[in-house]
Amino acid sequence: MGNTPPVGRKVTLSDIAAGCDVSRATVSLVLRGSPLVNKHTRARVEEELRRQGYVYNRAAANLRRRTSSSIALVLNDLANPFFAEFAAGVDEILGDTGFVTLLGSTGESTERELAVLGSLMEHGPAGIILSPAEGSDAQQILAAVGSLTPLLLFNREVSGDVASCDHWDRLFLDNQRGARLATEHLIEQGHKRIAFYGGHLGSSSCRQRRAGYVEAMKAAGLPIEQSWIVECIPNRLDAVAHSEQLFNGKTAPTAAVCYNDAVALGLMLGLHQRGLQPGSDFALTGFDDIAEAAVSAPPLTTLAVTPRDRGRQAAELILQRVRDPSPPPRQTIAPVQLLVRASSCPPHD
Amino acid sequence: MGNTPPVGRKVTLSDIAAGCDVSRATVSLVLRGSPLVNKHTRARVEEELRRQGYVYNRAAANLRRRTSSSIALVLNDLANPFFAEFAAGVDEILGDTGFVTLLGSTGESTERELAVLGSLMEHGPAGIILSPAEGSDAQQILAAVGSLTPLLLFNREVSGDVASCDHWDRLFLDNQRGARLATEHLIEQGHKRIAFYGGHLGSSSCRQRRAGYVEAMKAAGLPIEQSWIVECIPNRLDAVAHSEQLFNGKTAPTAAVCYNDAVALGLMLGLHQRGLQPGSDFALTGFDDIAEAAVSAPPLTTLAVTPRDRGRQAAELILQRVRDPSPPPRQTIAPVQLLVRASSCPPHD
DNA sequence: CCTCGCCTTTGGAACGATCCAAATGTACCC
DNA sequence: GGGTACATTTGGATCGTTCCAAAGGCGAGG
Repeated sequence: MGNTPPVGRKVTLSDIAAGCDVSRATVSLVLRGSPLVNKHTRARVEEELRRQGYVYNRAAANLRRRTSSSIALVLNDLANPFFAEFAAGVDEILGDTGFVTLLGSTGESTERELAVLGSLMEHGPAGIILSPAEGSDAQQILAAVGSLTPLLLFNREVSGDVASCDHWDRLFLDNQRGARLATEHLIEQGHKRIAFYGGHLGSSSCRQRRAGYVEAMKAAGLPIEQSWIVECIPNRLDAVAHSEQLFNGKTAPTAAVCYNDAVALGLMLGLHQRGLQPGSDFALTGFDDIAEAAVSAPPLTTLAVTPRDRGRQAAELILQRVRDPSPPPRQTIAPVQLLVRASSCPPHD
Repeated sequence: MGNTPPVGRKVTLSDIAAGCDVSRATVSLVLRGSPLVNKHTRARVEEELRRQGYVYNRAAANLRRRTSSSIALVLNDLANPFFAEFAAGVDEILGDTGFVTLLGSTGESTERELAVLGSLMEHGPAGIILSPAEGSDAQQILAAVGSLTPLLLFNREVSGDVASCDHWDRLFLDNQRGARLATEHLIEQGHKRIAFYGGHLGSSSCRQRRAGYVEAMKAAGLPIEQSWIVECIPNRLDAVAHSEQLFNGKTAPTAAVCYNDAVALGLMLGLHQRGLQPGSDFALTGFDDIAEAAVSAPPLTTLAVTPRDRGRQAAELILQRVRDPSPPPRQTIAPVQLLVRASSCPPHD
């Protein structure tokens, strides 16, 4: 009654074919649910599949069909909750669609980024979602991924963007509008001396957010002092370290629009060290709405970017592109939403 | 000079062979750096590889060699910073070793877990790192992954663990010792009425932490009231909702060992709502040392579990097993470290 | 000149699936 | 009985790589 499954080796379609006396082609048809096969035969084959514990070898199928069932997801900082949520969103949609996520995290290093992209390319992903490391170069990325695999650029622009990379899709946050909303909110609260704190020259999102801040200040006819624009690495530690720079100029600001939540939380600590109470002596806003923002002391006014939704959106965008490469490249700007909390108090004096 | 690369199709080893008049076998040898090939030939082939922009097709190679170059990473909650850090650690090591990470996140659903495992298995990973969803069943997981692919169980035990699953490796945190350390610390601070707050019956880590708490209380000769043991879903929201249960019994506790940081932060909010100041009216400890723990108000005493290191460790363990499946299965217990911060104050009255 | 060994290269059969054109069966009608 | 239409099944080539046994070239030694 039927031979036993092979030992120490994976069960293949040939084993099944041999096990129930049909050809490999027929088993293949059954596997793909073809209406061509007789239901009696189908039942026999399906029984045998169960009996031997067959698992489909998608790599072999993909080889023959010249298709791929994976999408590469390359992130500059997986450990950042923003990207973790994003990744969860991506994986959710890809999983539902039968794709598998090839993960690569670059730790914000451009060399590692190129290495990771090169390694992932060897697995022939159908598409790539890339949140580039700071300082990534378009030419090098193009050289690493080629022009046959669709790529979706998320969250950041890359430098040296040339005509040859214009076929990449893009998904960005509405950084400029977000920072403008935050700045306008502080202005409405009565602030006149507002700083822009944190972030890096190199990053396109920082430039965009700063532009939004400048836009709002200009629109309100408020001056910007040079000492109010402070750069730092966008993490808590460096934000603490640079916080005194805010007060080195002629006039001290009464509020700050921060590059992101991490920076804002760092600035809060720095303010404490100066004896200032954030949320009553000094107002500030963040960007991202990370989990901590709602529970910090005081809770942080910030811009919600719903990273999980962005992840889902990114997955859908790349899947559309994979299914039909013909339409012209698309740039998508995702909206952000201002969440007012206690940190953006009116001016103290 | 030489023919042009193919258009709209990937460059294959045959294209290279044709392009410089050698056999496919020779090109293959060059690709793998074999010492057999003449250095003159090698140079010619390498030039052609560059010229045509060849990318290695690892799937085809793996098919022929009956090997695999991927490891599946299946997590119950990627969005949780703990697992995000863990994933970053895993990917770091795997990337260095030439493996690629197949990501799957299950959102704490056992059905999705089985679906994800099934889908990943079709890509033939060399091994699997699994942090199971709550309520996962060993039998079902075994049925999904088979017994040929090594599996490393991380962080949680699975239910219905049977003899047939005893060949899985395991990597757990020292939950019991951690909770014991936290409890002992509160006892040293002078607390006598200490609660264990949050977590789920179903979860093995919760049982272990609770056991550590009970152990410390018993060792100190302190009684435990039934109302001091409160269950809730381990997130902030549910922790807020259940916080009044702590005070429904005959005697109110003065301190609580919380299942994890998220729960502790939720309890802080709940205490505020009752008019109690955490860190002066009531002491509490967390578990995990998530980023927020250091910046909450008050900063949270907790147990550092260094998830990124655990990720690296998990990757190394599964790689060892992949390289040599013969040694007996191993259970590894990773140490945790108590971080004392302001939340674990002495009793107020 | 033949043989031997050494270095290098090679054709063709795998790997596990899919595709395609062709074969088989079987029922029906003229 | 022969021809047609339809439903079902099948062998063999193929995807891009690796493996293997064997072949080719060449210089040295007999």
